Amino acid sequence: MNPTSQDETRVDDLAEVFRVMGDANRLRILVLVLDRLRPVGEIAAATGLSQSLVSHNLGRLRASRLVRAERRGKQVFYVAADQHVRTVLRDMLEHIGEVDRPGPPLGRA
Amino acid sequence: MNPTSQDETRVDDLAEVFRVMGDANRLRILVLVLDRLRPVGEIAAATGLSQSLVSHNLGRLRASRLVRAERRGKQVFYVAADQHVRTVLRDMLEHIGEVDRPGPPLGRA
DNA sequence: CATTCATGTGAACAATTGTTCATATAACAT
DNA sequence: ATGTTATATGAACAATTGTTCACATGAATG
Repeated sequence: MNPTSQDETRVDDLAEVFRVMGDANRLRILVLVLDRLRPVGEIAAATGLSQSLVSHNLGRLRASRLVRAERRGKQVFYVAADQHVRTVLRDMLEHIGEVDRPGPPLGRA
Repeated sequence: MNPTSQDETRVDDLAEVFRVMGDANRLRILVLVLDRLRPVGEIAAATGLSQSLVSHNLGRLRASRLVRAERRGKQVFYVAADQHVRTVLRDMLEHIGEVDRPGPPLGRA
């Protein structure tokens, strides 16, 4: 039960996933494909980022399995990989939304 | 409803939180204080990191409100700030654990 | 096949970030 | 007040990372 074998690897992998999410551009991209399948070009247009940068970032997101790709003809569509991704984003938004005092906005987020 | 005012700020803040979690050392620290109040010295000992580095990292974690501090005499104890933090870690571990094949646990998500 | 459209990728550079070292602050004890 | 223990912080440097540019790949169409 040496703590420096499997758990450590897990922590490293986990850190890697968060690191990928820890960039505003990638996060915007992730939000765009959160519940909708979108082609790369549309993502580039919607974010105002260069096609190259979007592609690089999608590559990172895909490498961490945060999104998955699906080719249809010339275009490649991306979408959030699973429910966990959506849940995590929702949870973190709630986390951020919390102030020290009670009394959150009361309307839906 | 201009998308470049409040939502963008939110995304930036969100990215910041993930960026803080996107470092293996900070993540280890976060796990250590996940459900237990621990003094800085103990965290340094448990992780093998220098006191200074632990302190810097706890500062970042605290700045993102991922942990909160509580002083007791000379020592300062840290603990995960709220339930969202625990939930997010759990969700992401599940995310990582997933293989490409289908066949999820079949219980409710 | 050559061309066009959509996306991917390597290399280089700029910018950000982690880590250390030295020192500061804070609480307690003598 | 001085000393000791515990934690925090600023500055400097090393390492990592984001972004661009030029070009490669892949799929459709004439």
